[in-house]
Amino acid sequence: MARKIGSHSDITGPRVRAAALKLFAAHGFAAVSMRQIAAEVGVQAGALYLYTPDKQSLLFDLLRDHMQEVLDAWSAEEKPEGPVQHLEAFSRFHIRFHLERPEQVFISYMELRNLEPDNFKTLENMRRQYEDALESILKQGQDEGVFDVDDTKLTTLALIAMLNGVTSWYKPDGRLSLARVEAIYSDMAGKAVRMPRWKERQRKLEAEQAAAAAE
Amino acid sequence: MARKIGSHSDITGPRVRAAALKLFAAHGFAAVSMRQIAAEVGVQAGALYLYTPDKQSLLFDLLRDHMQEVLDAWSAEEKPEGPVQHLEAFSRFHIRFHLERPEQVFISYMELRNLEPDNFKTLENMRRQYEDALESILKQGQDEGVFDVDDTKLTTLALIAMLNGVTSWYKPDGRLSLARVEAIYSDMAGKAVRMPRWKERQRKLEAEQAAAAAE
DNA sequence: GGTTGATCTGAACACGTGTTCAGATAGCAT
DNA sequence: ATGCTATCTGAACACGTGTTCAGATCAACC
Repeated sequence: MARKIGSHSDITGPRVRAAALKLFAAHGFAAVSMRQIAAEVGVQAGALYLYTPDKQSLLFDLLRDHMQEVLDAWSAEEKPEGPVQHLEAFSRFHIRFHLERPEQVFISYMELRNLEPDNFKTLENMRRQYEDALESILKQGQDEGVFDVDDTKLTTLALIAMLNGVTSWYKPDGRLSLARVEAIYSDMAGKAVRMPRWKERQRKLEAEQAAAAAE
Repeated sequence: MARKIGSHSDITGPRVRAAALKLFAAHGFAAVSMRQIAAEVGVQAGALYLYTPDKQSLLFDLLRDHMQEVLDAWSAEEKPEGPVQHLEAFSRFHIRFHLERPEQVFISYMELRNLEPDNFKTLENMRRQYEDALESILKQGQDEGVFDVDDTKLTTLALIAMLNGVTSWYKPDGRLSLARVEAIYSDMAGKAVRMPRWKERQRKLEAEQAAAAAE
């Protein structure tokens, strides 16, 4: 026996990627063999090399495609006016997008170290792009005095870590709905960075006093 | 050649664990071979089996010992009165403790899936104990009306994810000191859950109105 | 309906895996 | 100095690894 009935690269190709994603997410890149992936597809190991030059590329393509999807999706998202609303939109987008792709998210920061140096750098740059999107929101809010952020870079990483955490416990049929989780997390993120009202009032008061003293 | 000069189990034993920790953290459990660990120690692979029954136990011992250390350390910590201060103490403890053991922390949630089912359950229970310590703080604050938390379990996980995130970028000789990071993170954690003052006032007002209506 | 090219098998390659063990040597007690 | 035991080597075992490739078979086009 050789070629299988109904075989077509348009079908097998995506199935190879899907099997790799599933198995990498479940057991880790290093722990999964090409023969396991092939078995998941229903094919012999040699056939995989029609769809990828090697195992490393299989991982890299998954990670790169995912990051590109994230960046594109956030670009396409509508951005409301004002840093507070902007941050909420980001948080909600992040939660929603990531919960819809739990496996991609998982391998995206679990398997980074299994990338060869060049591939790693590529991914690192894409990730920084995404972080910059959030940091620019924080910076704007800081400038406008509506956010009370000590260090925008650090806060960016802290918020993303918190939002990412959701993927490690969320179950679609669990106790909480996606909408509820979205609301809770975006609320927490907002509160973590928002300028407290008493600080805002104090800032205004000091500004008025300074103006009065200048007269 | 057989036994090496200066060889002693009190010396080699810890060196085996240290080498395993270092290599597992750097490349992942599945990607590290017993021969690599042996080479790091300066010994042949067979000698490792004087110090561990197998590779799996090497990983499990590292993870279990670390979790036990965390639990013991938090037990020994002084707990200030009041949920707000209690939460701050927890946040600061967590940051400090985890930044002092970056490799242990890393493998502790990177390599969990490489544990055999029984070992996994043991670790899961220890981890839940730690999460419960934080959740009980949140619950108390909720009862006293000083925290505005939608769901204590979910918030617990979100906070721990945020605090854990610090280990992925912190460098001891970096831009920010440990004390500063501790302060920023504990501040963020506090703000993320604290009851806003206007809400607190409104709650009081409503309580007074209800009391007045009852007369 | 025959031909061509895409698709897959099955075997092979060279090497790496965790683990075991007989034998060799060092440290230590007598 | 001798004997005992803790410690390590080096080779072996059975199997798994990523990858290659000649040959077989199917899908599709003329």
